[in-house]
Amino acid sequence: MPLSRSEILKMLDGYDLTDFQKEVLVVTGGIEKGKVLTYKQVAEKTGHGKAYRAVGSALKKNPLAPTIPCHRVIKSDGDLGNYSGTGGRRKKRELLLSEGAIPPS
DNA sequence: ACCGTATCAACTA
DNA sequence: TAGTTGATACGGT
Repeated sequence: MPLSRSEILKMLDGYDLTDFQKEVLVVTGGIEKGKVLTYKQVAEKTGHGKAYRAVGSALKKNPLAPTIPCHRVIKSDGDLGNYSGTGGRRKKRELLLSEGAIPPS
């Protein structure tokens, strides 16, 4: 079990984030190890469904980069999308490969 | 493969 | 309040 909703909210507490942002971060933090969700899937989980764009913006604003596994969120096409964390896309791919979330090319 | 449109939330003026 | 942008998605050409 990755991170509970209350834990995420607790960490987000103190930052200037909107409800939507919190929702996205909570869902992202709830992704189990070795799993990957698409931006659309996350949007669906937040309840907005079609806000896949806003989901990306929320993850970018994520102040808890290493704490929240934002690297487990990829595009629907199977591409990695982008990553604001350290190392950028390269690091993201490395992490996903390490977890076996994505098959090696 | 490339381009345009759809859709939603946040940001800035 | 209106216009622009962004870690996308989907369909048409």
